[in-house]
Amino acid sequence: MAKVKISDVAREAGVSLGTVSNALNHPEKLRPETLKLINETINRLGYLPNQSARQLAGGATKSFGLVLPRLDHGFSLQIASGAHNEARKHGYDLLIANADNDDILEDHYLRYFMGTQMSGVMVQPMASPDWHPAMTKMPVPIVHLDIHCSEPGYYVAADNEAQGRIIAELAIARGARHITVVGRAAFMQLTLRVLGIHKALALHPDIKIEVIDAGEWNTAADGYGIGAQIAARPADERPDFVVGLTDVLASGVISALVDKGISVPGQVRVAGCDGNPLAWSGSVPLTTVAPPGYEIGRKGVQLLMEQIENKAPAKTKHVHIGSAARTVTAVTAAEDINRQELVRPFLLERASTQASTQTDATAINLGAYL
Amino acid sequence: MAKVKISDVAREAGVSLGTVSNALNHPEKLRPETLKLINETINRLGYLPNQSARQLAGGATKSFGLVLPRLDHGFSLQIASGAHNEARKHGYDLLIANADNDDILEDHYLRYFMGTQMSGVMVQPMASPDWHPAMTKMPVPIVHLDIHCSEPGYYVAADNEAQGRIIAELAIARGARHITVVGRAAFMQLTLRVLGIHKALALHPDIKIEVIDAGEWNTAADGYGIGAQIAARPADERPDFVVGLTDVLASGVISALVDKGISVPGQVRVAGCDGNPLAWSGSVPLTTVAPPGYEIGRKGVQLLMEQIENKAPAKTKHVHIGSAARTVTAVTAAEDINRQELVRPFLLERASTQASTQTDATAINLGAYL
DNA sequence: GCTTGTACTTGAAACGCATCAAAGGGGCCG
DNA sequence: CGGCCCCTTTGATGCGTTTCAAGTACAAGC
Repeated sequence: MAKVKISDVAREAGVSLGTVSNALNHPEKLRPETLKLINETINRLGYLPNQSARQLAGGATKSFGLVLPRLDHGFSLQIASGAHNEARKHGYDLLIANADNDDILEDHYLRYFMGTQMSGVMVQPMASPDWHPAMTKMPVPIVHLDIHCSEPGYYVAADNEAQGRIIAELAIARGARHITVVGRAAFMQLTLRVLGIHKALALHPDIKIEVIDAGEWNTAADGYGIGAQIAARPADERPDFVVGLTDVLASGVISALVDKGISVPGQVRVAGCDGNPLAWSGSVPLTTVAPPGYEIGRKGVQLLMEQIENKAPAKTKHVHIGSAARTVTAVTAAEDINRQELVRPFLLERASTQASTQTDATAINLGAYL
Repeated sequence: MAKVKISDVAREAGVSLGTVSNALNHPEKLRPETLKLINETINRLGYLPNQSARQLAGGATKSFGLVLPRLDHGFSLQIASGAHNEARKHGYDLLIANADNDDILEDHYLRYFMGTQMSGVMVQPMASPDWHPAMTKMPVPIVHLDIHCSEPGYYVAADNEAQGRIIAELAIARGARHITVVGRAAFMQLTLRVLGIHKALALHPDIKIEVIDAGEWNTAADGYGIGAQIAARPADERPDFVVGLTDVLASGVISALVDKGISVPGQVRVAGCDGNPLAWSGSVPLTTVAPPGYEIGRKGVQLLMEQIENKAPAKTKHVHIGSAARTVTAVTAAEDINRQELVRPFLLERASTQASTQTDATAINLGAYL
C-alpha cells in the first residue's frame, strides 16, 4: 500500500532516477532495451507518477480547467464537450468543476485551478467577470465563456441578441400579429434575447408584443401557469405566437395551452429559445434556436492555446459566435402539437440535421443523449 | 506576471514563511492582527497558493476525482450531482473528467487522478473494472459506480434487474398480453434490465414477449425504425406494450407509431426505462423508471469517506441501491400520446413528484434542467 | 593507440509549500 | 527578581519530480 516512487523504480531496474524520468517524458532519448526494462519495472511495481511533484518540478501540465455553473444545463455540457474535444486534439486534459450556482464555489474552483499549474482556465461565469477583477490578471491564461467582458481579456460569447432576432424573424415569417414573450430575463443572456426580439420587431410596428415575467427560475411549471393564463383570455386577446425565453418554459406553455383545448400550433404557435436537447429529442419536438455551445467551448480552448503559444501579454480579444447556426425544426407526431415547421418526418429531420452538421459536433453529441 | 510565491508574501508582510503558511492552513494559530496583515498582503500581491506544492508537501488534498464515460448522459450527471453535494458536505472538492467513451482516456484520467494525490477516486466504468485490475489495488481509495465488480473492492450499483422487473410489472398491471422490448442490450446494465423483465414475466407464461434488437447505439432513430416496423404489422401481431430499454428509444417508437396512425397509448402503450429528464421534462412526458443516479453518487462519496476515515485495508463492500424509487408518470397534453397514467394534470404531477422527493435531490436537480 | 564524436546515463539542484521542533516573548507567581 | 508556562512565530527539512550540465561507454576515423 505504500506508494512506490520513482526512486524505487530506478533501484529495482538498476538505473538512475533521471533515466526513469526520461523514460516517462522523453522516451526517445533512451535505448529501446532500457526503455523496455523500465516500463516492465513500472508495471511490475505499479508505479504511478506523482502529478503534484511533476507539476511542481516541471511547470505547467498539459491540462485545462473548466468551471461551469451547473452540470445539468445542456448548454454547459455542449461547452464542455466542445472544449474537451478541442483540448484532446492538442494533447491536453480537461478537468471540469461544478460551481453549483454558487459564487463562492465558482471563485474557489477558479483559484484552485489557477493554483494547480493548469495551462489555462475557462469559466462560464454566473456574474460578470468584472465582479472579481483579480482573476483577470492572473499568471494563467484564462478565457471567459458565454459572457461579455468590458475589461480587457479573452472571452467567447454567443450572440444572444441574434438569437432573439432569429426567433422574432421566424414569428414574422409565420405571419404573427401578436407575440408574447414568456420568461424572466434574470440573466444577461436572456435580457439580450429579449432585446434582439424587440429590435427585430421595431421594423414592424403593426405587430403587437408583450413580455410576461415568469417565476424566478423559468421552470416548466412557470410556463404552464402563464400558458393557462393565456388560454383563459378571450380569443382576440390571445397571442398567436409565444416565445419561451427558455425551452422548458415553452414546453410548459404548450402543455397548458393544449390542456385547455387550444390548438398548438393551430391557434397559437410556440417556440423556445435555447436548443435544449429535450426540445428536439423528445417525442414531441419544439422549434428552438440552438446557441453554439459546442463551438464556444472549442473556441475557448483555441484562445487558450493562442495565449500559451504566443506567450504575448494578453491583449483584449473577443470572439463572437453567431447563434444563427440553425433552427431546429421538426414535425411532431400528434395532430395538435407545434407542427409549424412541417417539412418532413421528425426523425428524418433529426437525421438530416446531424448529417448536415458533421463538422459541428453539437448535433452528434446531443444525439447520443440517452 | 511572474508568479508571487509564499516567500514574497512573507517578506512583504515582514513575517516568516511558516507564518504565512499557517495563515492559510491554521488561521486559528495566529494572532488576529497578524492574520489580518497577512491576508491583506496576500490580496494586495494577488498571491495564489501553488496547489502542486501544497499537495506535494502536505500529502493528499481534500478533493475527489470522478471519471465519467460521457457528460451528455443524464444519468451520469445525476451521479455527478449527488457526488458533488455529498463531497461538499464533507468539505471536499470534486473534479470531473470526461472519458468520452474511450477506454484509453478513462484509464488515463484514472491514473491522472490517482497520481494527483486525490483523497479518493470514483469511476463509472465502461467495461468491467476487472478489465484493468491494476487499478483496484492502488494506494488511493477508489469506488466503482453503476457496475458490479466480482473482485474485492468498493462499488455502488443500481439494481438494473429490479428496474426491468418494475417495468414488466407495470405492463402486467396494465393488462398487457404481448410485450415487445426494444433495444440492444450492449451494456451489462441493459442486459440486466432485460433479465429483470424476463424474470418478472416468467410467472406469466400467457404473456407473449419478444425482444427486438435496435441499432448499435440505441438512438431515437433506431426506435423510430422499430416503431415503424411494428406499425406495419397486422393488428393482431402488434404488441400492446412496448418497452424501450432506453427512454430515447421509447421516444422514437412513439413518434413512429403515432406517425403511422397508431394510437398511443390507446392501441399500444410505450414505456421507457431510464428516467431521462427529457422523458418527463418535455411537453409530452413518458412513463419511465428512474434509476437513482443521484443516490449512487452520494453513496459513492460516502464509501470514499469511509475508506479515508477508517484507513482500514479495503475490504469488499458493495452497496446496492434499489431502483424502485419511483415511476415517473404523467398526463400528456395531446389526445393521442401515452396518456396511460392519467392521474392528474402533467405539471401538477411533476410538482407533486418533486415535493414528495425533497430528500432525493434528483428531482430537484433535474427540475432545473433548462 | 589516440582523438573526436555519438548515444546514453547520471545525480545534484530546484520547484513552492507544510510541518514541526525549537526559539522568542510576555504574563504570572512565588 | 527569577522561574515557569503559554501563546506565537521561526526556519530548516523534506515531499517526488524534472531538468541539465557533466559524465561514461563505445565506435569510427586517423
